Amino acid sequence: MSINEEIISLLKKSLLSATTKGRIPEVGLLDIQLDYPKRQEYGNISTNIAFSIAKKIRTSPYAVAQIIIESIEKTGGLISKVEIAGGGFINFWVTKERLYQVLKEIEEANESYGTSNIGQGKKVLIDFVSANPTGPLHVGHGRSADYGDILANILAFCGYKVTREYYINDIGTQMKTLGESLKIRYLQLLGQDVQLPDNGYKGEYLVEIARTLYKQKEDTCRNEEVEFFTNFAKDAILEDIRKTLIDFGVQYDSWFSEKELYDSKQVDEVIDSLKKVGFTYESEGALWLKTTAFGDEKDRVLIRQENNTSGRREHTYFAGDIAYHKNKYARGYDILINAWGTDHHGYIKRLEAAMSALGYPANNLMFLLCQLVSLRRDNQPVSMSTRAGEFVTLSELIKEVGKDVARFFFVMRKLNSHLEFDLDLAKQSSKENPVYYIQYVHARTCSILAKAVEKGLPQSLANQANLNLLKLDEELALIFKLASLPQEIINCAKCYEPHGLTAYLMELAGIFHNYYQHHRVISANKELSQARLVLVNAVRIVIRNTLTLLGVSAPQRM
RNA sequence: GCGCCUGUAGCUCAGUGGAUAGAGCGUCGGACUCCGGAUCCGAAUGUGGAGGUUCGAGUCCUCUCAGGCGCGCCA
Repeated sequence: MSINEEIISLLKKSLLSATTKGRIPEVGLLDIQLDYPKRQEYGNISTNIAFSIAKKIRTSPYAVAQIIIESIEKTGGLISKVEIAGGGFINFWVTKERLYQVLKEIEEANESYGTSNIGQGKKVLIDFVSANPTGPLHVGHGRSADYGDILANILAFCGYKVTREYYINDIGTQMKTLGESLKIRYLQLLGQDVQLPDNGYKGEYLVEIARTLYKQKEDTCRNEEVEFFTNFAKDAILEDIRKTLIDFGVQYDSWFSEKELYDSKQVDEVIDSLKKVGFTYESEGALWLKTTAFGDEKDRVLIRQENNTSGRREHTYFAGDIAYHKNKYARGYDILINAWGTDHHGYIKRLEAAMSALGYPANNLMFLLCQLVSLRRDNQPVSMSTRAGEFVTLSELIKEVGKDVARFFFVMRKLNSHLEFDLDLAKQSSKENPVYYIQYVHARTCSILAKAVEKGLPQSLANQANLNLLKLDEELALIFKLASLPQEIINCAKCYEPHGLTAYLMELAGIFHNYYQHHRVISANKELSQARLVLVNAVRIVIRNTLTLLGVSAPQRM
C-alpha cells in the first residue's frame, strides 16, 4: 500500500469509529481527497475532509476535524504528527521510518516503481493521430502522437490493457484526389503540359513520390488508372508516416484500414442495422441518419446523392466511422479513446448519436481534443504555410530539436491549451531547457554511482545501509517527492492528462540539484555515504521511469 | 449569426471549490581548489471586465469584452 492509501485507510477507520460512537452522524460514502500542501508547515499530506463533512451536517469544520484526529490511530509507524490548521484542514507528517521504507520499495520495484492497478485489467483502445495518408505528418500531429503514446504508457502503468491504433482513411474522395494529383505530377515529369486542379495536393512531397515512381517504372505507367496512382501515393506516404512515428518513438499495435471495413461489408451491415432501428431516411437522393434525435444540430448524411461523374452513390466518411466504432466495441474494449484535433470537435455529437442509435453506451466512448500547436522562432510566430525554408513537418522538427526535446515540449501543456513551441528554448542545451535540466539529474546520479564503485564503496543496498542517517530536511523532502510518484501517475491517468508529469520532474530535479549542491554524497564517512547512495539510486530510478513514460531517453552521460 | 475552447507575472504556461495563486523563460545581483557549473542561491512583477452561488471562487453560474477553432452529401 502506498502512503496515500494508508492515510485514506486511517481516515476511514477514524470516521467509522467516530460514527459508531455517535460523535459524528452517518454521512454516507465519501470520496476522501488528499492533497500535497504548498507550504512546508502544513506537513506532507493534507485533507479537506472535515469541510465536506461539516457542510453535510451543518457544523463547524474545526469541530469535525477535532473529532477525526482524536479517533485516528497513531500507532503503526506511518504518522508522526497530525494537526488541524486553517479552520479545518487536517495535516499529516509521515514518519522517517515510513519514508525509508519507500527507498526500499523503489529499489525492489525498480523499472516497475510507479505502477498501480487502478485499471484492473480493463481493455482500452487509444485511437490517435490517424492522419489521412495524403501528406507528411505536421507538428500538430506530433502533439497528438506524443499525447496518445504517453497516455497509453501511463494507462498501461496503471494496470489497463492498452492497444494503440491508427485508423487509415484509405478510401474516398481525398484518396481519389491524391491519385489524380500524383498522376499529374508523374505526367509532368514525362514532359506533358498538365496542371493540378485547384483542389489537388500541391505539396513538394508528391513531386518526389512521382520521381520515385519514375525511377522504378520509367514511363510505363502513363496509361494506368487513377487507382494505381492512389495506391502508389498512399503506400509511399504511409511508409513515411510510419517512419516518422518510429523516429519519434511511437509504435502502434494496430493499423486499421477504412477500406477493409468496406471490403468486408461492415459498412453496409452497420447501415442496415441503423435502418432497422429506424433512425434513417431518404431525402434529396441521399440517405440520412437522424442524429438530431440524440442532440445533434442537424441530421447527417450516410450515403451521398448520386455523383454526376461516377454515377454512384458514395458513402460519407461518417458512415465508415460508425462501422469502425462498432467494430471497436465488437472487439471487446471497455474504454474507447479518440484523441482528435480540436478542429474535429463538431464531429463528436454525430458519432455519439450514431453509437447511441445502435444501442452502445456512450459513457465509455471518450473524445479527447488536442489544441493546435504554433511555433515560435526568434520571438516571432513561424508561419505554418508550406513556404520554402520554414518547416512544418514533424520529421523536420525532430531533426531540428531532437526527439527527446520535441516529446517533452509537446506534453508540457494541458491538452486543451494552445501550445506554443519555442524553438529557441528547445535548442538550448543548458539549464534553460527543462529537458536537459532533468536529464542532467539522471546523468549526474549515474555518475555519482559510478564514482562510488570507483572508490571501492561496497554495493549499496537499501536493506544494508543505515538509512536513519538520512535526516536532513532536504533528504526527507526528496524521499517524500519520490514517494509521491505512483499517486502522480494515477492522477494523470484519471484525468487523461499526462502534462503533470513534466511538472513533477521539474520539481524533483530542482530538489535534487539543490541537495547535491549543498551536501556531499560520497565523503569520508562511509556509513553516511552508503545511505546517501541509496537515496541517489532511488532518484535515478524515479527520473528514469518517469522519463520513460514520457518517451524521453534517460542518458547516463551527456 | 450559432456552437465549442482559451483569457493567470514582461513572455510561455501550472493551479482536484480550500490555507499567503506557483513554475520555466527573460531581467537584475551573487556562488566553484570539491561526487559532472548542462549546477546552485537571492530579487521584482498578478487572475480581461461586471454581477451572482458558497463558510471559502483562478476554478461553478449569468452577462460582457478579446483571441482561436468549427458550422459540407470533405476527411
